[in-house]
Amino acid sequence: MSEADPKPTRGRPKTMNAEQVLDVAMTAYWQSDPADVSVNAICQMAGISKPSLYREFGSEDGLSRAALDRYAEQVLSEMFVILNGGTGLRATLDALIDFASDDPRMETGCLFYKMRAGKHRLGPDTKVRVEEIDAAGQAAYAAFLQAARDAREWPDGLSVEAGAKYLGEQIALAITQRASGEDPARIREMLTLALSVFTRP
Amino acid sequence: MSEADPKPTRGRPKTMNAEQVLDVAMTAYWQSDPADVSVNAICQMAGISKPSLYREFGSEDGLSRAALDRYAEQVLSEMFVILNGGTGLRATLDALIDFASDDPRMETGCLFYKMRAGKHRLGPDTKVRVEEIDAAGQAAYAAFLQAARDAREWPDGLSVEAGAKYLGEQIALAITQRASGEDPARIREMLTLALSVFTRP
DNA sequence: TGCTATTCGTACTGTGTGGTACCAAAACAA
DNA sequence: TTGTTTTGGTACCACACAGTACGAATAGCA
Repeated sequence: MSEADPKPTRGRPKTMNAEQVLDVAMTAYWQSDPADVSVNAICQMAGISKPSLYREFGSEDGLSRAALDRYAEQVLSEMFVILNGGTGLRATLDALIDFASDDPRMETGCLFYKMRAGKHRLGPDTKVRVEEIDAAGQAAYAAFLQAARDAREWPDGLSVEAGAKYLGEQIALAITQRASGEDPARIREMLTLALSVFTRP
Repeated sequence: MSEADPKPTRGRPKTMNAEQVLDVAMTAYWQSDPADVSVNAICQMAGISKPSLYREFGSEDGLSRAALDRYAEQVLSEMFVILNGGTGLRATLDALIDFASDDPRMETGCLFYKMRAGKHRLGPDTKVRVEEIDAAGQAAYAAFLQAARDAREWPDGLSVEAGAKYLGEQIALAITQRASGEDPARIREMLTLALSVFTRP
């Protein structure tokens, strides 16, 4: 939160609710695809004019970056909670599988993964934010696996970094398949198979 | 080849080489992304006018469909050859891992997977073709796994269909990661890990 | 020399995009 | 009342896109 609007004492009172606009944008980007949602469409959905949106967010890049920030706070944080739960290897993996395969919030996929998949189409600020979140995710997966290794729950033979990357990509794959309408039971079956490498000799 | 041009005996001789244009289009779609290559750009790269291209392919959909057909013949066929090699479970899986992780042709990814990932942006004909190829791939993976099961090389506990889907998605994931510049050694490591579920008790 | 058939490319259409110039509306301060 | 400040939205800009109308060019046939 670097933005601090001191609420000007003069001037025409603003009718636009930035939070609500951001919510509309985030939802639209999320439910369809960031590349398929235009600024015009968002203005129409939010019931505001284009100059109003540009006054608030500066550019399309600013808007999508703000939407991604909001998504990270509201949704992605849940995944970090699961990873930092400290409930042991098997329980945490199961929780991740549940989240990716059956959580209704992931029914139309994950905004972050959608943005990452179309990274080259993003504006510079949003792109940077995507890379930051990606790195944070990697680190969280790595910390989780390192803890499991420390607790002797996970055998050697694979580096923590490689395991973290593998785990992250399998989760991403599962959630991306949710977005394409795949049967959740099938997704769960495949993700369970993919992650079984962590819990077998 | 349903197109049979009887080579008209009259009229201005055509200077456009359809094969070469198709090659330019296929390469452009492949190296970058079908959604990021415009008809204008292809015309410029191929050194022809837009009406010439539309006379030959009818529409953007026709062009991308033709490019995908060409790609299936020239590149994708290689994967079917590997799958039908009949060299046993382990050897075939290793060949698939080699192809996905290190074959220079997959250095910028796979046109089919790129089209499949952005299916909703394709024209109807191209979309249908993508779905056909997807189904054919599924069937080939399934036949391969069924053969392995018949030869007692692969234990029960997972349906052939689920295994085929899993195998196909892991290959797709690996090749997609190639396109995003991931280290081939890392990709090989992860793909090997993912496919180890087929060769371990 | 026409006449017909086919391909050529210039120049256009209409639509959608991200982004903005500009002025009216609405508040407080003088 | 008269400025000043801020927000509002209409109407525009330039650009890129897919697709096309149309006349010039080039061939064989009469």
